[in-house]
Amino acid sequence: MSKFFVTTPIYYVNDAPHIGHAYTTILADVLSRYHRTLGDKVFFLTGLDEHGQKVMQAAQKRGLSPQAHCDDLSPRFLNLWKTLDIRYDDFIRTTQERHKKIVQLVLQKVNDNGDIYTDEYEGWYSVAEERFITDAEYESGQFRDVKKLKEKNYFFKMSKYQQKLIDYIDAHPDFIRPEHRKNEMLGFLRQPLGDLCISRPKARMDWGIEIPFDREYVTYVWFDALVNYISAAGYGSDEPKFKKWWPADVHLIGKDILTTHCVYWTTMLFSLGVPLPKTIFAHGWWLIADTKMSKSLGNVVNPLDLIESYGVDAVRFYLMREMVLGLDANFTPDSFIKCFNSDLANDFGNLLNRVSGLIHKNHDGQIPQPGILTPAEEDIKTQGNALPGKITELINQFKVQEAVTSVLDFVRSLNKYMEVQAPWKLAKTDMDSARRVLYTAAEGLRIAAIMLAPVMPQKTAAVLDILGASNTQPVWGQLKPGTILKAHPPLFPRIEVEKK
RNA sequence: CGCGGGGUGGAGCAGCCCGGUAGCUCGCCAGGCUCAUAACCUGGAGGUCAUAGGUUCAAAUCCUGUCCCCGCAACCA
Repeated sequence: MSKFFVTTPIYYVNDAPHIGHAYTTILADVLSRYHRTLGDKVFFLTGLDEHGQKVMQAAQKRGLSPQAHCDDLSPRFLNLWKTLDIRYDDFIRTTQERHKKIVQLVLQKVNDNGDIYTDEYEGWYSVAEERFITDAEYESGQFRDVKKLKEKNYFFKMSKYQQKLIDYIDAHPDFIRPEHRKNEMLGFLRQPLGDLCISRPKARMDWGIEIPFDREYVTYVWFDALVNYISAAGYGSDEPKFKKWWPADVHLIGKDILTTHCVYWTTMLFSLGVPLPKTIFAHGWWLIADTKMSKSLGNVVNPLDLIESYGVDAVRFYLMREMVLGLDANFTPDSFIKCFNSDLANDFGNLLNRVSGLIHKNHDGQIPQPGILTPAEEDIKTQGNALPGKITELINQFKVQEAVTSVLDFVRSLNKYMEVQAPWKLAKTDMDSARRVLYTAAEGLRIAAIMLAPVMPQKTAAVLDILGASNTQPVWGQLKPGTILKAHPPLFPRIEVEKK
């Protein structure tokens, strides 16, 4: 029994939540739930990034204060997480006092270490990107809204830690995963690393956290947002808590924010003298019908629409089942329906119907006695007992897709077992055998349901309730003969598509 | 020589790090079963694992070259 501290990025409050946000958060939730079932103490952190120019501008446009604007928008995420059954332990907002205090503490410490300096900088500034761009970038003509700007700013000596970071990555093979992302970062670090501009003069942008040693400035995104991972964990405010949880076991991120996490964040931690997270795991993107999801293309998939059509658990299942962690995956309604019908309706849901139907028909609706097992049952029992260990191992390797499919493989072998044993025939000739087979199938289904519970909390709870086996463990033999099976509608009614 | 990802039976994808019968889901064909959500089970057709070399007793898997596809303004997991 140990601890598991998992984080998602904090999402930008101005964004409309989309399938990508939902994916990362569900992934964190699924990992958390698996670890909880293992008896680990879990801390699952997510939250919102609420500062910055875009928030300020959007608020102005609406005639609201930035804070009121954030307060108005944050429920979009909170409600989505509620709908998606996300069981986070803490939800941090960067505008919270507890966070702002720590950001200032961190800035002060880093400054005390001599890692912050000021520089007068004149260059091309991209209003759209809220940052200075290099001459090369300017000449590329790929930036709009560019103007010449000269101003004093604060910089973080990131370059100082370049070699240390390279050495660290080399010495810790699991620090950046999957491996091709690690290689990407090492490639990036072959170039000289620049320093990081970390401030904005209030005159230009004042919706942020004030720099403690210069009240004319607020800090810019990195020291504001990334620090959430430790501010929420108690750094600088609750040492016992921080000791208990930090370092994080995994920062889950999308591949787009790899550099900010692997380079900016880790060098910040170096400066602070705080240990690095054990793993930064970058997953891929959901492509929509083979193209990148983007607002301008108008193909952004809203998770709420999916849930409305197919149900929360099916959406969670699909996302976990379909994406190989680390690679991109492709979303299409058609693949969703196929996955739903074959895995959930035909295999999992239908197995429940077969078992419960026969038990009601031939065994008074009571879980029958297993009697003495034959080799066929011993085989199923062995598979069932082996499943939890297998899943645990896969989850520890972040192979969520394989974990899910290996449960489905077990479900399929239960369907096969039913077919071979044919308890509907046995009921006419050999009632004891019929009982044994149905007990075995029901017990296998129970274990499969428990192993899928982190992915589909509601539907699996329903199955366990039907079996009268809520709060049982994934160990063979906990299903109680004599328990009355509850009546139930089909778990996952097939999605019928009119054939073309 | 910009960077990165990828090319595996009709479709979608694993496997590649740690070489050794090419696997899964869907679709198709045939059969079985008929408890079940026209679901389930069995068998089959279909792949020179982009391509050319190399290493090796042995390569989808390691090395090298070549071709092709995708992403790289912003939004953004």
